[in-house]
Amino acid sequence: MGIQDRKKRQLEEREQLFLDKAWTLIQQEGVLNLQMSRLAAECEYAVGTLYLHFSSKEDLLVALATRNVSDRLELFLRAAAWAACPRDRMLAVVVADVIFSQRAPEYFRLAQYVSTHTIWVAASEARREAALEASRPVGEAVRDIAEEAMRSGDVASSGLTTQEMCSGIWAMTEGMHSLVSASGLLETHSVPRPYRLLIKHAHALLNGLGWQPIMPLNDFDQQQALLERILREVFPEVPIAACQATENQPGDQ
Amino acid sequence: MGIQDRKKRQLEEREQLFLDKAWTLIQQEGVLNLQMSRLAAECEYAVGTLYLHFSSKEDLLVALATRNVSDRLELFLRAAAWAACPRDRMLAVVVADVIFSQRAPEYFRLAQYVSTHTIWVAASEARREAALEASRPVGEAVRDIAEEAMRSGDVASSGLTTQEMCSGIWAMTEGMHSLVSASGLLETHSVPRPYRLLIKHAHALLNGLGWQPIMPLNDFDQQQALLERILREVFPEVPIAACQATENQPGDQ
DNA sequence: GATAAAATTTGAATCTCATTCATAATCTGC
DNA sequence: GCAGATTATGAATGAGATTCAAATTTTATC
Repeated sequence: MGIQDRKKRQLEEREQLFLDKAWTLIQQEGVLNLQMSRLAAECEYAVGTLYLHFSSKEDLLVALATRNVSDRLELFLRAAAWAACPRDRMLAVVVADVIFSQRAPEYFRLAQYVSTHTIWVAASEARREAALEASRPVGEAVRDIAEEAMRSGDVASSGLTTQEMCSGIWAMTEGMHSLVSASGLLETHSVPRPYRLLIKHAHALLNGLGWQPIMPLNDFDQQQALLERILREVFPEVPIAACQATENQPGDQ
Repeated sequence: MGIQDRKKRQLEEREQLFLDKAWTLIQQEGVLNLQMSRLAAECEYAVGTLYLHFSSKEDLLVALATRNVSDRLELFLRAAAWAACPRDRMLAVVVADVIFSQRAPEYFRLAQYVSTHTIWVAASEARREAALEASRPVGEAVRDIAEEAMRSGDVASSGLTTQEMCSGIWAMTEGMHSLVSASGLLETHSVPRPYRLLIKHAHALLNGLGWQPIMPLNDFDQQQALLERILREVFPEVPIAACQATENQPGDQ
């Protein structure tokens, strides 16, 4: 039925409008200051209409975070599809995440806020499932890399599934984002340039898993060369000068 | 001046009373349901008095999270003071963190919620600094382990400071907590028993840093033996049967 | 121990929003 | 063109954080 289709499409369009505008408002004034009534007004709809789409404010935030995953996915897929050995691609994934965190810091705050138990459980079941579903292709892209590495003998399973193999580096990346966003924390503990460190520890972890080819941990030049190669070949839009900047926290000496 | 001292002491006592009660309420009904007016009433003080201590609700939450750090520190110090080689102690620290997360899950939620940018910036400057200051001894306990390991030649610096050496494992632990608390996420990505995995990846990372003695990654029995030794010698209050349970997520098959 | 100034405490009143729902507007099938 | 169904509306409600003028208590001085 064409009419039903159109209606569904229009509903979807309106939802996107709400999300677009919500994102704009959040970028302008932060998550804390997003007001449902204000958002509705900016979109020229009644508050009630907004609530036809989202069961609560938290529900809307989860929807927003979910939608933004696709931008992140785009970077991940480029890293995963890169014509290089699995290990280098795995590192490219970490670099992709760092680049994304620099490019859209507000997204990271949102994602962190939303994955808080407090907010998470306040969203609707359906919304939560959609969010988890959206994260699936990201995980799969990474797992494919591990799978190829295992098949080609670059890394032994050590009793781990491919997913489990990836989970360590995933946790480490995620954790570093958390530490970075708790402003002042890393400074307090004398840990400057967290993202440069993350990459180094990623090398250490991959080495520890026996993932070939091993990167000599104290060979700074080789690590730097790989990093620059990744930026040049996978993320050419990132200015070459940003190679340093990417690794620096704003405010570092 | 004795009178001033007494006044200061009483003020401090009242603050502790507020925090004690807040913690009780949060454990009963969750962070989301903590009400300032209710808290004041339970303590038999006026709301205004509560606000003489805490500039906002967020401020109170940060204070609460800060205070709870000391319980965590106690476990960390036991791990750090254990009579074992630095590497085993480092692992004991990870185990301490896992035990603590199981023992006081609500604390973890609070800590996670509070370190969110949104909440963090809503607390007073002084409160934030106190929180960072409280985390310092935890960091130092861990750093001391790395320092001893470097001094004794168990691990080479690879161009890292002792703090930087610890930051990878810190990020990984922190990240795994985040992933665990985003309920459904790890299940979606087929990663059961996250804390068992964390320990395995911790071994991998330490191996990758060249930290002696190397733990063979595929020797499950040796890893299990070390884990049990840590539980027996450092955390004897954790029932031996919990050795498995500790590693399991509730709801795992 | 009386008095006034200073410091502390109080809680009703205010204010900000998220959320609801009775009503109005619009659409659909006949 | 009309009854019934579907959508949209936004004023009203409710929950709860925060404030601040007034009340109370403490301190200092004689």
